[in-house]
Amino acid sequence: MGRSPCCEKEHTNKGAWTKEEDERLINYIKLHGEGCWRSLPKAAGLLRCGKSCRLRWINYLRPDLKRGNFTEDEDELIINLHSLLGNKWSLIAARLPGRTDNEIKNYWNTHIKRKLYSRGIDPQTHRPINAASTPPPTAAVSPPSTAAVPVATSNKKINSDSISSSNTLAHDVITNNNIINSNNNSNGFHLVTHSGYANAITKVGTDEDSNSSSGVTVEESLPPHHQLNLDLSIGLPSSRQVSSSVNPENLKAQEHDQKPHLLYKWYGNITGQSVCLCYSLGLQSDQACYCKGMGATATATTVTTTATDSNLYRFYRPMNI
DNA sequence: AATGGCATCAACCGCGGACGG
DNA sequence: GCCGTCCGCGGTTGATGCCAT
Repeated sequence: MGRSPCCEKEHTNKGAWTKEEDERLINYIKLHGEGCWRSLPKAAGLLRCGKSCRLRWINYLRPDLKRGNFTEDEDELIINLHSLLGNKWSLIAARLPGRTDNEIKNYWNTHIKRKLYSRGIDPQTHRPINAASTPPPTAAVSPPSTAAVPVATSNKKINSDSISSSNTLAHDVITNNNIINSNNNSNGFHLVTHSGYANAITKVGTDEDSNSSSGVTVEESLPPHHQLNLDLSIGLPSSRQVSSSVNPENLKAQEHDQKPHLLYKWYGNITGQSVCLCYSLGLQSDQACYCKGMGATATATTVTTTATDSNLYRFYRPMNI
């Protein structure tokens, strides 16, 4: 591609980091903060390329990292998020405080894939493995390589353009999961999926709720744990911009507000642009999206905008993590 | 105890998007 | 609009540890 290398490879260390290198990096970032990765190694006296430093910091040295095993809740959350976002590890990691994209990616490939196969679920499509077309691996410990399992979703960033495309991840999620029109019974949000791991995001609706979902029979043949309702709807973003002011009073008020934008506060970043992905329950499709109503609310609450994708979840109901 | 196979995870690589000039 | 640079992401690799034989 003719692209210049990110660093002079002849004069940089590679491979495992030494304790001394770690200390140098930590000390430098403590003093100067993150950023400017290209110049950081030289400034910090490290014979590493900037990317390597960044990776080391983000994946290993950051003080807010949560070490240790993933909990069952985290497992289910990852599965849920993956079913919605695909291999967007950074987005998934953004919803798991203290976890890194690399860590989650590794964990997915080594543990969760296996777990899903054992449940009879295709980890890429999040649909039950059809024995006729996609036979499960002979041994649960050796799931097929990613190359062998076509990724059901594209790697394009999820933005309003991609959402509107018929080939997007979100679209796939919806179509693959046979989203139904939500009924009018409610107080929450739900998304009907085949996979049944919706409960990790938010368990909404009772058995009666799901049973009362009219006209859809996909889940009827599934075991009980596959019948959770999670109705996912997509709305175009509101044209309103989000203010940069923060009003603590309103933030506080939202804590008692059961509307889904509560979660946005939990997850922090929000933008006034791009796509909103709304769980809705008891709303018609054109009502399901809280975007329309969010403008006014957001004006009073919003914060700096960073990741354009982070508002994918801003209207989700709170979940127990 | 030695060895081979497998699992895990830190680190690397290449690419694409964002951004500024 | 074009180009160069930087940053971040996702896929892949390689080192290491564990376990069965």
